[in-house]
Amino acid sequence: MKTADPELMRAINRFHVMDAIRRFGPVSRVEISQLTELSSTTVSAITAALLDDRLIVPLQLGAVRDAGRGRPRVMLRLNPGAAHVVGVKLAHDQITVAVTNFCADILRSLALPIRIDRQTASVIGDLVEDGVRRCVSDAGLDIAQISGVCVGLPGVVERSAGVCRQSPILQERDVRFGADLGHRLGVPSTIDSDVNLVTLAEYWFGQARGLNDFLVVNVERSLGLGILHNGELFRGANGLSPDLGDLIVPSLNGGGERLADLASEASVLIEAEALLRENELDASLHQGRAIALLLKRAAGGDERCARTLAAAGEALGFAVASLITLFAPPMVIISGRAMATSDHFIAPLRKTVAALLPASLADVSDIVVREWSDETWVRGAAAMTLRDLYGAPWGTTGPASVRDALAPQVGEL
Amino acid sequence: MKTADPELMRAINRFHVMDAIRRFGPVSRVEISQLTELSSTTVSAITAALLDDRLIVPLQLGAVRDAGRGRPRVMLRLNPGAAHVVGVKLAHDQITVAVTNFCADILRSLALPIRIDRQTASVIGDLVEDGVRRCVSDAGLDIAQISGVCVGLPGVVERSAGVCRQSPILQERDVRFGADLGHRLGVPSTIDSDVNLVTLAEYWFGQARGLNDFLVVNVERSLGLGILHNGELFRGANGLSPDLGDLIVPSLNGGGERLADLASEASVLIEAEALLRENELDASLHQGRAIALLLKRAAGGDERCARTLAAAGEALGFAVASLITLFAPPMVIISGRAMATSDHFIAPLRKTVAALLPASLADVSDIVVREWSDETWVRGAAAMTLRDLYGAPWGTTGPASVRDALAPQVGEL
DNA sequence: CTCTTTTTGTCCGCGATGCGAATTAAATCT
DNA sequence: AGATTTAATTCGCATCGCGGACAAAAAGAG
Repeated sequence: MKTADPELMRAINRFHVMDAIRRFGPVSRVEISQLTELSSTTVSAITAALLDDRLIVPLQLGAVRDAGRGRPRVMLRLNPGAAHVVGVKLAHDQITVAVTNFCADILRSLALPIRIDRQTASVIGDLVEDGVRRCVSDAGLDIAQISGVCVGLPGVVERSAGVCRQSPILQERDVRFGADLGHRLGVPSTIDSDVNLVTLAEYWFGQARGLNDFLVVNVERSLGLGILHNGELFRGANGLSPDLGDLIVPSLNGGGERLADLASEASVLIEAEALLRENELDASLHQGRAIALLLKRAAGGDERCARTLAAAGEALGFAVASLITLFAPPMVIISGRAMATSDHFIAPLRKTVAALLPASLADVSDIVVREWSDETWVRGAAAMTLRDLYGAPWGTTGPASVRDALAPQVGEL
Repeated sequence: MKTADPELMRAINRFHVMDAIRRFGPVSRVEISQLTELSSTTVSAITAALLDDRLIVPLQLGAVRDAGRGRPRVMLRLNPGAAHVVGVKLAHDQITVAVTNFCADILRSLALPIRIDRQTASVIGDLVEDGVRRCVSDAGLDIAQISGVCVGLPGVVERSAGVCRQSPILQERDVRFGADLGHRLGVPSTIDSDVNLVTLAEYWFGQARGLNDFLVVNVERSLGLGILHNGELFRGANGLSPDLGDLIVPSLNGGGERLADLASEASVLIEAEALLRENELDASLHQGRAIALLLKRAAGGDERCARTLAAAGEALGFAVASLITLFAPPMVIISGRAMATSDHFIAPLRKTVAALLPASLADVSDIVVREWSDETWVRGAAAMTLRDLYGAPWGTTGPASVRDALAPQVGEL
């Protein structure tokens, strides 16, 4: 088990300082001292070390003149050039790659609209490797300048082991994608559930900033769940990220069904296909079009289309109610593409949640809807890697099994 | 936010040493050094302080002669008399009180078979106060010698605030039971979900000892859920303990229902009443008898009774499958009185879980059945208080909100 | 019985850390 | 130009964990 020594002490405090600088933009040492409750002496020492390592830089511009009298504060901020990382998002029909700097600003991104559905891991590995190399090169960087890569993909992912246990976009099970990509690129590479990435992005940059407990439910072709609990991404035992689609919820025909078969785009599409085929050309059924058409119909007053969406919303409402019961988060973020933002989907969801929650939890959770760009996702992937670079020493003081579960095990090179 | 200073360092290491001594019985300094990975110097210093504080004592008896040659090891163990704490368990038909020493050995226990169902909090407070005073006195102790009291009760409990949000045995909502009892007794008092207590007891003394992730599902009159995650009791945001009965699971008539209405003893009793009333005297329906009769009938081949139990088992199976999906624990402990251990209840539960789990999680969880005595419960309550006395400094290094959520806020006196 | 060997536990000095008080630095106000 | 105010650094101190030297306490060898 990791022992608590002065080194750990410093690591913890250094992380707090870094975190304060990252979160509160250009910030002076006094402010850091207040935010972290560290003495100004300690903050000075730590920032000096960080400046020495070029992880942070002083904001030269005296532009920020505060009305005060005394010696002006020296504002500090992350050094954008301190490191570069790559984020990758794998979706069934697209690979998105982005190169970011140390501030998680996207320098260059690349979208490969390729159906990788049910491809072999090795084929996908080829595509990702090429995409990363290309994107890094386009950003004017050399692959050797990249400090880390993080890949997000749907399914059950065991980040600590770098293994994707099962994913809708992979044929194989238990794919060691992290180490594989690490070998290919010669850069430490990790994988994580795609929703975890966007959850972290939401925590770092989004509207849940500073909110230490919230849930993210992502509705796309498959269903994802991200949990931020006590300011940390929640993972099951062994660092397993849960898959929301595997939850069992009541279905109309009695009994239960996998949520993925009731409330994902994929499941709605099957419903929709039957409904729409009666009147429309098959061409319109191609991919996302069908959802768009379904939404249009529902908006136009088509009862059956509205019912289809409502059923999906209600099914997800069951799951969200259960999750609120377990985690009592002040905020639940529902996200996805067109469907998730449709009121025909969200209104039944809200209604179901309200009906099912016990009185004691009735008002604890705000349910908000939000749509993300592809950039949000890859920015989350970058943030995940940066979080490692910052050196968050969490969980290192617990029993050995705890540490092993939390230690990010990057792909060796 | 709590800052990482030498004091915290020491607190962490002291906790590890205490934990090692508690877990591995009489143990020598060298062994502690190996277990904690602290240097022998540090272990010596810490144990010296602990000895000085009389929290631990050397095992005088040279009885334990190890075959080795050199200087014999001095075995250290917790000092049973270092402190005394009281555990209380509130159930709908009984109040159980126990006084334990610093090793969580029960010195004296007291069972008050009183129906406190739907009593006011103040009446229950009276009963608990009297019970605690009586039990402490019976143990030959003065109330001033008690270092802490922990009360376990079913329902939604916010331990950090000492508030019981809602409980089947309380009329009122948001009862500040912890502070109230603290005032009454003049002893720091906390409350927690009853299942959390038994979960901790299972972790400290039971068959899940050393298992850092497991679930406890308790089936009695109401349903409870305890989650041990990464070696710590899991609580929702704000330290809220979830209530399993509030989960929504599919019901036979389509749609969902609260699990408490499907799989608790209370719900089964309602079913059972209808079935049994046809043939039996009302007298036999009194309380737990009905369950016993139901089980006997089912064992005797009564199809309808067996169905009733199976339906309850299946409903709980749905919930357990969802929980395994979320937490992926290596072990799930099902417990309760007669019903929970009946194969007519457990077999359908297992079957349902097996049918619902995705392939990737099929074999991660052992489902075991276990029955606890009342002593197990109150021992857990004692352990919860002792854990505070040991001074586990967890979560004190996170952002302020984290610390506030985790800091056990004892009832002031 | 004495001396050696072996293992355990303690003492001393080192380096790292955080912190409080004093000090220096850099601006504005008078 | 000097006083005032605020920011940041420097210095001295206490605590901590650790490695190495040292003392303690037993068994085995002679």
